[in-house]
Amino acid sequence: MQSKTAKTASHSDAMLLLDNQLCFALYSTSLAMTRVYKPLLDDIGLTYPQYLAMLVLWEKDGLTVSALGERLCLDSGTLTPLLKRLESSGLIARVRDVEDERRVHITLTSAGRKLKTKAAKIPGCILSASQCSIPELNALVQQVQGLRGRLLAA
Amino acid sequence: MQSKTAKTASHSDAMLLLDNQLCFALYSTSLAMTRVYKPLLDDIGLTYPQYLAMLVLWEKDGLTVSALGERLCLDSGTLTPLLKRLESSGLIARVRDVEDERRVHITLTSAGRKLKTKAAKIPGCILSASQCSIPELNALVQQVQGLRGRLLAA
DNA sequence: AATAATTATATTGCACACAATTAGATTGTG
DNA sequence: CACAATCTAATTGTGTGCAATATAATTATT
Repeated sequence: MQSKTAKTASHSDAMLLLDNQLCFALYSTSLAMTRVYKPLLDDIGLTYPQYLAMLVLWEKDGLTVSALGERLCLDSGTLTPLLKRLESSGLIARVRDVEDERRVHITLTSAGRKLKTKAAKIPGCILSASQCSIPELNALVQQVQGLRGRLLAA
Repeated sequence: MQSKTAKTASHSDAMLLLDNQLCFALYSTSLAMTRVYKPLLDDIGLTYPQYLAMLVLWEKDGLTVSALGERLCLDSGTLTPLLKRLESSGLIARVRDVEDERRVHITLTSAGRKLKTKAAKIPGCILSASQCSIPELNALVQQVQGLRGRLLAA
């Protein structure tokens, strides 16, 4: 029979087991997801975070860097070099706001808009790799987004 | 009424919406999680991936770099510099296998073992930040781990 | 209008991730 | 025993993340 302190210790041990960690489940699954995307994105010349930025721009063009950052939960230190690479790839243009010269608007070039067509097949590939039903997938997205909201509030 | 092609296009559009993407839910939530860990880990002098490596070593000491990498789903290009930093922090030692000199075993120093006590309070802080019940959390871990398994198989 | 405070982006430095390559060690085969 | 194939880490180079700082522009205050 365990003592009270031994029980406490083993409880604490269980909390520290890697495979009990939600953080690691999310972290390793996100990395695994990126690896599945890699060959698909190589085909259209994007990295995974660049793809996310393009998703946002395909929804709404002309956003400022900070608006894009808010959408992606990323700051300018991450976005500025990423956007410069997208610019030198010819997919976007970075234009200063004439009203407020501190702002930089990101606009798609025609090549950037065209890329959406090529990207359209990607979600289907990912869905098939994930072996999830659509309802399962939607439920999981909801749960994970809910968690994200609570973590951002904390 | 929409034409068939318009229907197809809007379906494809929906698939490309950022907030419908499981990948982005995982990605942004994992980053949000890391941000919650940051102040807690700063207190004990670890980065988040270093913490994950320590979790593994607290479970089983003396693993090789490749065994650690398999556990964490990370390769030597990531782990070698990370482990060198843990070594210079005095938490681990890197020792060549005498049987097979290609292998490097990672062993905890006494400072590394002691750190587990300090780390023991972290999971509780994360749990409270995530505002999840234990059963909810376990269910989510299971689902995300299941997804990871299917993605790694793909 | 001059100055202070605020805001938006850029820059710098550090620490991952990961592909590709290299180097050294071991194993398998003839 | 030779020697190719394999295995294990380390190295190198590119691209994020993110904190801290810098720079420049706008707004608020006097």
